[in-house]
Parts: sequence; C-alpha cells; structure tokens
Amino acid sequence: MAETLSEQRLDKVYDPQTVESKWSVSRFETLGLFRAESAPVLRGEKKPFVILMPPPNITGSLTMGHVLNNSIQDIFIRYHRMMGYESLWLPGTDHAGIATQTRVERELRKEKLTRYDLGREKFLERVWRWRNEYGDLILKQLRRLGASADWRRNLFTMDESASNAVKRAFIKLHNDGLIYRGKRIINWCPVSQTALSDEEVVMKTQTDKLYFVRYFFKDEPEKFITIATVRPETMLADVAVAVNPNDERYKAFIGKIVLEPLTKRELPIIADDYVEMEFGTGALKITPAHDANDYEIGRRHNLPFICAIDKTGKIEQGFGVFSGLDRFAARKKAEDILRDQGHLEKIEDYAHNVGYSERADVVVEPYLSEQWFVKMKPLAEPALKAVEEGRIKFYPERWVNTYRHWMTNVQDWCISRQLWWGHRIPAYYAPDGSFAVAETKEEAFEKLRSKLPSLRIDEVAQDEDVLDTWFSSWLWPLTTLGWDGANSMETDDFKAFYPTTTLVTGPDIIFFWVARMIIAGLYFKGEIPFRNVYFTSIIRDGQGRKMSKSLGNSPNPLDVIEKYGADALRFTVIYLAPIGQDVRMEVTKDQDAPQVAQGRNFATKVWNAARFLLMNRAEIFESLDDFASRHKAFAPDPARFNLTERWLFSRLNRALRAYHKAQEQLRVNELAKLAYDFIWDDYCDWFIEAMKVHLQATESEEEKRAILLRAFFAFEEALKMLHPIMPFITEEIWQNLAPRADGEFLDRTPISFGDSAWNDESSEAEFELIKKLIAEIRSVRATLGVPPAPIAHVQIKASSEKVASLLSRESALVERLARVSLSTSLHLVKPVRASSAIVEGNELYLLLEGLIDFEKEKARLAKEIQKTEGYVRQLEAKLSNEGFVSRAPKEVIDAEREKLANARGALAKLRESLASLT
RNA sequence: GGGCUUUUAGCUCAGUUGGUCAGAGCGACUGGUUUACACCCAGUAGGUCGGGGGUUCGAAUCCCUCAGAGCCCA
Repeated sequence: MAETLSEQRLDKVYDPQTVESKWSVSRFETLGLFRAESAPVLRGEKKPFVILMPPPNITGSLTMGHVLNNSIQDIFIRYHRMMGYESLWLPGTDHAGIATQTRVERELRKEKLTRYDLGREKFLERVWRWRNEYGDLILKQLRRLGASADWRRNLFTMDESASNAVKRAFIKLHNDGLIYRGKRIINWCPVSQTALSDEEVVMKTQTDKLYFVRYFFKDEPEKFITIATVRPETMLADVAVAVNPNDERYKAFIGKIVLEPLTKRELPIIADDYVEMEFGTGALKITPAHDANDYEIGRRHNLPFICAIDKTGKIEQGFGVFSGLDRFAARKKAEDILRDQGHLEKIEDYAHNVGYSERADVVVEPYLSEQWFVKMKPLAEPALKAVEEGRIKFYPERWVNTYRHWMTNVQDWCISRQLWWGHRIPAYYAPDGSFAVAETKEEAFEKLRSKLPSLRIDEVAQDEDVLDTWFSSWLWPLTTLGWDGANSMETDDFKAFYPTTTLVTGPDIIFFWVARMIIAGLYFKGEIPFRNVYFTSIIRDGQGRKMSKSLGNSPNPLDVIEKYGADALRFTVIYLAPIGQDVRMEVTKDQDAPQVAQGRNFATKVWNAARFLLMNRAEIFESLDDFASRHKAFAPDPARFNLTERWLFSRLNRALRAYHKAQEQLRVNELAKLAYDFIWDDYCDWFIEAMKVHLQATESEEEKRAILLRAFFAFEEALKMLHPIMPFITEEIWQNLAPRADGEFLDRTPISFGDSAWNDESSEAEFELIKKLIAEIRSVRATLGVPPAPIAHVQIKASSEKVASLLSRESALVERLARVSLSTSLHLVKPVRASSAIVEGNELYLLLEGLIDFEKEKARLAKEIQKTEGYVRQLEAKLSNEGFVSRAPKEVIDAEREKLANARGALAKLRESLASLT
C-alpha cells in the first residue's frame, strides 16, 4: 500500500456508474471471491449456505421481478459469505421450449420460412445459434445488478449433463411405472400446436353467449329437447345428449333418439349423474373428443369419439360448409344456421372461466390425443409430508395451504410437447406401434427385437415430441450439483451442498417448480432439495397493477440502474418488500421509478459521511501509516467513551442484534430499515454533529485521534450491515477508509454481533434527553419565527441534580446544536421576557430580547396547554377506571401514574408561563 | 362457489408476542449555504389505524360481521 493520506479519498460527488464498474461482479470473479468449494465444508471448517437461482428463460430480459428476487438472494448469499459460510449461489438458465421456439420461428417468418422448410435438424441448429447469441443476456444483466453467484457453475437446462439427467430420469420413472403414455383430452394450444400441462393454462373470466338449442326427436319430429351450450360448433362432434337420471322432466326421454341439428346425426339420450339439473336446461350435449368431462361420460357409456376440430383450431374435413372454418367462425356459422332452421330457442349472456394458453394467450382447445404423463399421486404424498412436518419451511407460512391443496388434488402431469426445441422423449417405436423406452436407439432396438424378431433397426423411430421444460427444471437441485442421471450423488458437491438452504422464488411458480422440485428431490435423491422456501411478493405499479410489458408500466431495470445505480435500485426494492406482501412501485409515464431516488439519496448520504471521516482523518493524523497502524490495532473501550459515544455504541449494539435476527427470520426489508435508520438518523444527524463539537472542544491530539477512530469503527460496522444490500458503494468506501491488506475485502469481513459492554441504557436516556432539549429549542424558535442565526440565551431549570450535572457536562452539545448559550440551575425564577417550554419536567427559558413576538408565544403556549390538558384527561380517565387499576399489571399502572404526574406538572408550569405574559 | 391476502397521514407503505406504535419515505408548507452532504439541514403539517359489533382493565394489533381491492383454485 503506497497511498498517502491525500490519495486515499472519495470524489466530491458520488457517481454510481464509476463505483459500480470499479467493483463489478467480473472483478470479484477474477479474484475468485464468489466461488464456493466443497472441501472446506467436508473438512468441517465452514458451514454451507446454498441457494439455487431460479433459472431465467434464455428469451428473457431483466424485469423488476427478477431484480427483487435476485437482490434478496444476493443479500442472503453475501451475508453468509461475510459471516464465514461457504456461500454457494448456483446460477443457470432455462431453455424455455415454447417461448424460444416461437421466437426463432418468428425470425424465420421474416425470411418467409417455417420450421418445416428447414427440417428438424437445421431448425435446431438455428435455435442453438439464437441461444448462443442472445441466451445469456439476462445473466449479464444480473451481473450488472451485482448478483454474486458462482458463475463458473452456470448451467443451461440443455447442457449435456442436464440433458442426460432428464433422459435418464424419464427412463427411471417409466421403469418404475410412474410415466405412461395414453390417449387423453389434454389442453391444446392451437397457435403453438402443442399440448400444455394444466399449470400452463390461465383461466380468465369472460362473458360469452349461452345458446339454447332444440334437438328434435327422430320419431316425433314436432317434439324436442333443449340443451344449453357455449360452443355450438362442437355440436358437429356430438354423440349423445345426457340428462340426470333423477330429473323428472326428462325421465321419459331416456333411451330415445334425437337428431343433432347441424349434421342430423342420431344421438341417444342417456342418463348420467354428472349432469347438473340446475344448469341450463338440465340436458347436456355430449362431445367426448372436445371436452374433458364429456370424455369421461363418453367412456362410461361406450360412446364413439368424433373429432370435428383439428390441431390448428379449424373444423375437420367432412363437415360440409363448416370444414376449414376457424372454430370461432364456425361458432357464428352454427348460430346462423340454427337460427335459420328454427333450432335456436334463445341466447343468454353467460359469465364463465375460459382457459387460455399462458404463452400464446389464445383459448386452449380440449383435444384428444396421445401424450405422455407422470403419475403424480404416489409422488405427491411424501412431498406433502416434507412440508407438513416442517422439514421444509415456507416463508410466509400461509403458502403451505396452497401447496397442500395442490398436492392433495394433483392431476397427472402431461409432459409431452409437440415441439422440436427441448429434450426429445427417449421412446422408440416399431412400425406396429409398440415402443421401448431407452437411452439410445440401439438399446431400444434390442428391447423391441425380443418381441419382434424380424425388426430392422432402420424401422425404429424415436418419438417426435419433446418434454415439458419444467421436466428439466424440476431436476434443478440435482443437475446444478452435477447429476447427469447416471453418476452417483455421492460426490463432494452433493455431500457438501445438498440439501440446499433457501430457495427464493415467486409464488406464481409454486406448482410449476417448487412442488415438483420437492417431488424430484425426494424421489431421485431420497432427500428434500432445500430447507426453506422464501416466497417473494409481486411487484406492482403505483395503481396496484402487475407490472407487464404490454401495460407499459414496467420500467426497464437497466435504465433505472443507469439513472440511479444498482445499489440504489437494490436498496429501494428491498426497503419496499416486507415478507409476503406485494410491492408497489410508482411508475411514471416515461417508465421511471422515482422511488429509487430514496436509495440513491441514501447512497449519497453514506458517501458524504465517509468523506467527512476522511477529511478529518487527513486533518488529525500525521500520516497514513500512523493512521493505519492505530486503526488496525483499534478496539473500542467503553470506559473511554464520552456520552455521545456511549449512546452511539449502545444504539449500534441494538441495531446489530436486530440485524442478525432479521437475517435469521428472512425479514429483508427490516435489514434495509435498520441500516438506513442507524446511518442516517443516529450516525449522521446526531453522532456526526455531536462529534464535531467534541473535536472542537478537545485540546489533546491524542484524544482527537481516539474520537475519530471510534467514529471509524462504528461507521465500518454500519457499512458491513449495509454491504449485502448495497455491495458496490460499501466496498468502495470501505477500501478507502483505511489501507487494506491484499485480498482483503468487505465481501469477506464478518459483521459484528455487537458487544453487551456497549449496551448502556442510562447513557441512551441521557443523550435522548439532550436531543429532546435541542429539538424543543429549535422548535420553539421556528414556531415563533425567530431567525435561527442569532445566538439565544437559554436558561434551564433542571428537574434534578442529575440532570443539572448532565447539562453542565454536556452544555457544549446543546449550545452548538441549538445555537444558544446555556446556563443551568436547580433554582431559577422565570425571566420576565422569555419564551418557555417543558421537557421531561425541565423548564426551558429562551431569552431573545427584542426577537420574540409575545402574541405568537401566547398562542403557542395556549396550544401546548390544550394538548397537555387532553393528555391529562386521557390519563385520568384511564386511572379512574376501576377495572384498569385492579387488573392491569403493577408496572403498567405505575407507569401511567408517573405519566400523569409529569403531565400535570408540565401543565401547571405552562399555565404559569402563559399567565406571566398576560 | 372454495381458499388466501389486503384496506393505517395527500401518495407508497412499516408496525414481529395486545399496554408511549400512531410511525417512515415521498409530496406540501416555513426557514436555512453552521468547515460531509441542497440527492442536504432545521421546523410545521395531526390520520376516529375501511364501517359496525364483540373479547379484554386495555386493540391498528385477537374474534365475528359488512363493504371495497387483489391473487390462487374450482
């Protein structure tokens, strides 16, 4: 360290961009500080702390949601790294099947191409190229935010090891009878042309028309039965009409035949308990191929399955004028025809929920097709138990209810997707339709040949479909630690870091991801994947709307970082995010988030406090070496503290304790508040101002140096508290406050737990009294409109010997901070022309000859008296309450009595003062 | 329809086990360039803690109910 006192300093103006590029994530990576290794954990030297980063999509860019989520993770990670844990944050990205494929197909469309023109292989090359170019954008953005992950370990769900894990997980589940293939009604997205899981369908409430349609009887053409439907286009695929067997209205009709109005197909009237008598007319048309419930009824009654809507949402061939029409056009057409032919009885408005594809935002079509499913019931049971027994804790706890509800009502998981981008299903088919599940085609061929001896390998074809992206995400706790599906999980990394510690994620993916990871961890590893789950809140705009690109209420975090700094953004978001509560962040028309100014202002405050210390350092110490050696050897000795320092260290001790407790309880907004309040209110507003007085009053150079070293010490502890939240600025300041050894960083410096020797409640009370006196004098002056500049004389009639002595000792503080000259005594008569006030029984008299407007003073006193009278009445009422006096604890009653006595005393004195003026 | 959450100063929100918790930031207003900071300092503004009922000596804090807002699941 060759710096000198004048070289080691901070710029006059804090510029976040300069500071944040200086202490960038990549700099720390080069230094290896964000790496975590298993060895120290296995040797028992360090405890592990592990977070799995929810892998963002490769198509994604940073949102405010990511900012919140990753800031919280980074705070936990950095805190534990500082505290000596082997702190591991495992990052990665997700291949996002539908989103990515759609993105690349959109590009192709500009070239007038489709993926079919390219063919599977060429198309996938194209997707890889896209992902290599754009797929890591969001990771770069996260680094800009300061995410201190172990980026060496970055994993992509399509990486070889992760892909193998997916394949082998599929095979294991299949071999265990937990994956099956079957023809079912699934959620079909006609735009993406793929099946979706139930979780990928978003229900939206909307009002549609409910059509009441008459189906006439085959044998009695004048008689009919009326059904109600919102989807008349599916009448083309009707195979029956169902009524409830207990419905007296229709009992006689059961077994009769009606004609479907559009195709004149003959439909039997059947009886089934599923039919609700109250809904519509109580008669239900049955379309097994286009409705999940009808499908079940169709199977129960052995009805045929007719498909009228194809994969693209158009009507199939063979339906006359309907063929080729889009499903919604067909609906209109059906309405017209039914009306023309006199089948339409009436139309009513009907509010109901309609499923939309999460990604494509189009109405999902129930579609009958062959898909792969995971049998969830047996897997769900142990996963539910792990949470209910508290082996995995949820924060906030209420999400356990949601989790339980899903787990107990879980449906089988449709995992096949009719896409090309993803993990291809490891199932291989022979021409006769029989199939084998295996790692390779050769292996599958061997399996199939045992049943089909004449089979040739070139006749074997792999399943065309890929797996749901979440089928790879649910293995995240395993694959990020290096599992490829075949290797044992007895590696050093697994031994050191599994189960991981805390998962931080949004509640919107509790089913998609959290629940399934728990399942997978228990199933494949036999152990929970994480101990705690912290559910973040959703970020909303000032009007409470979810932030979204389409609403234009989602500021680009990188613009915000550009304007205010990453530290400021992190701080503000954390400050606004109490556990489990949604965050509202004001957004202006030009996509600015003005609240982030709070974070920036705070950063500037911290910066300037540091500059103050550095300026004094330069003044008080002879050389940097002199300072450095004293600073290095310094330990605060409470016996040498002055009152201000006793107060400050007591406050610091309190703050540190609360801080560590809040870390334990994952109360992140509390962390921000503690650091903010301590630094701004205690340290800057009071301590620094008081310190100026002490420095000025101190003759001894040695004592001046001691004062400054104590100030440094407290400030550095506060910086440490702040570091996990605002890593850039705190590191910059800390490095400049004192010369640090090579490789010494705030990032690896433990935060003190405080010291019980610092705790000093009586000094706190004494200093608080001085604060109150100063505040009272300032307030009186301001209220009376007395200019603050001239020095006033103040006499204080102290309420006790103790206070008198305190004030004589600390008179310099009051004089300087309140701009007064002070005299204190136990016995005083109120001066004639003075303004007066009461603070904790002490009487203050301000003498401002010629400056006080006594009419204003009278008004001020009158108001004060009124307020005090109200307070006295309140206390009197409380103490005259028989119940209170007989039942409340003695301490409470005594406290109230004391309050009353004090208030009465103050009131009497105020009245006297007022009287003396009139 | 079921479940969860929420309603505290003009705005955005804190308030962990019921008894100085009625608070913070922003905004508003008044006054300030006192050798860290105008991205600052000092001071002022008084909101029946959504309405009603209850439990309790005592509730923003527990219970019931009504109303508004939001989310999840049917």
